[in-house]
Amino acid sequence: MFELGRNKILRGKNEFNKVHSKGHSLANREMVIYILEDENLNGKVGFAAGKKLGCAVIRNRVKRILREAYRLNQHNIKKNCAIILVGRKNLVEAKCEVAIKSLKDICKRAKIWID
RNA sequence: GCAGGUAGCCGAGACAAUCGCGGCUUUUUAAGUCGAGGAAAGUCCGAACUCCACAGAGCGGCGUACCGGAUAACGUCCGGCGGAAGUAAUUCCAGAGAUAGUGUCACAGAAAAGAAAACUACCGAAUUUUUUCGGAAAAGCUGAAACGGCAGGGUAAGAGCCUACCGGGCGAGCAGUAAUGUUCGUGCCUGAUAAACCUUACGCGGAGCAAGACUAAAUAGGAAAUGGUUGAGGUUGCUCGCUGACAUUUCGGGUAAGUUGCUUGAAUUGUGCGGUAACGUACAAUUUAGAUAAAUGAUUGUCUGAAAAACAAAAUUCGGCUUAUCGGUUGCCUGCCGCC
RNA sequence: CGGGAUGUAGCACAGUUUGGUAGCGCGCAUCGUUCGGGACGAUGAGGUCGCAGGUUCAAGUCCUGUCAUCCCGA
Repeated sequence: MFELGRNKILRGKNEFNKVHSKGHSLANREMVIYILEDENLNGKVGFAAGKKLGCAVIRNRVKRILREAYRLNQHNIKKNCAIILVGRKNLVEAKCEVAIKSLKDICKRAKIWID
């Protein structure tokens, strides 16, 4: 249903750097998204939070909120590409609803959203 | 009751539902069970462990520094001594050596460590408008600091020159394991700075889990040049000693994955005994996260509350230190006030 | 896990070695010059020397702790 196992998450420096450097990016107030269409990495996700957001507790919280937002909406997102979600400052004190709304918005702009 | 000191304790606030994550077990795709901290932080010390000669010599370098003890070890802890703050409980202190030597002490001041005390003032003698020689270190603006302080005697004027008291040094006795305290004697001995160099005593080999071990894959244990058993490279900065065949650069590429190390440990809790205490010891019980883009979250409801709200996330493991920090709470102690 | 550096006026930097006066440039303010502005000249303001404690007669400088920022190696 809404499971998000380990095999769906980007693993290793290689995969991560590939998406980060070769993919194209979009951003709004809450997050940045990197998208790359690659046969080997289809449907995989990564979550990140920059050092500027704060200490480890805050960064972990941002990543968890991103993860939760993606988990609940994973069936509405196209599976032919790899994604990295990076949290921004507005997400530090936000609730989950805000993250979900933001994710929906940014995916529609990237044209990977399925209704 | 108020004010203060000190030693601790507890908490992703609790419960429930739905969706979801990491490990382990059983079974096969579900179920059960466990799943962050007092600082997990900073990386400031000390160890374990691993590799380099299970680790050596000398110089250099670094660290520690009242005394005694605890400990695997420590720069930590406990007790004592000395000093400082406070009415007190109590707290704080790099707290060895300035008589081994070298350096520094701005400005001001006669003089800043050399006693030559050059200057003013003082005393004596000679010469007499004044100057010279000698004595003495008591007075002198200054300065952070002025060559023991202060009083009396003494003297031409003065001086530990002599005496009493205070201060300091040295020696002896007594108390104490010791630091130290105290009494007596001697007698004035010559600032400050070792968080300046330094001296003395003691300690320290280097690198770190990305240490290290194993498996597999890669056209590929590739090519060229230089150095090399007359010793490359490694071993700490250097010299020795040890080891003993590759090292460096360039060109053109590839891999960068998995397993292990990885959690049973100087472990935690309780009770008894020894010790002023740190701590030690005996017995019993308990196994308490092991991830690798990195697991604890989201939503809803109920309750406590003024408000779910502080600092904050394990990464090889322990013992400390330091720093951040909200709310609640307990024991003991001190001072003041009131009542019995 | 290990190593190194920086913090001084609004900005960019000296001064720290060897302790006694905190300074240069740009910028700012006032005045002069010009019909006016710029440039130029003169004068002036502006500093808890990242923070806390200690040593010293005296600390930007020496020592200890701490905070922040940046860099490097495996």
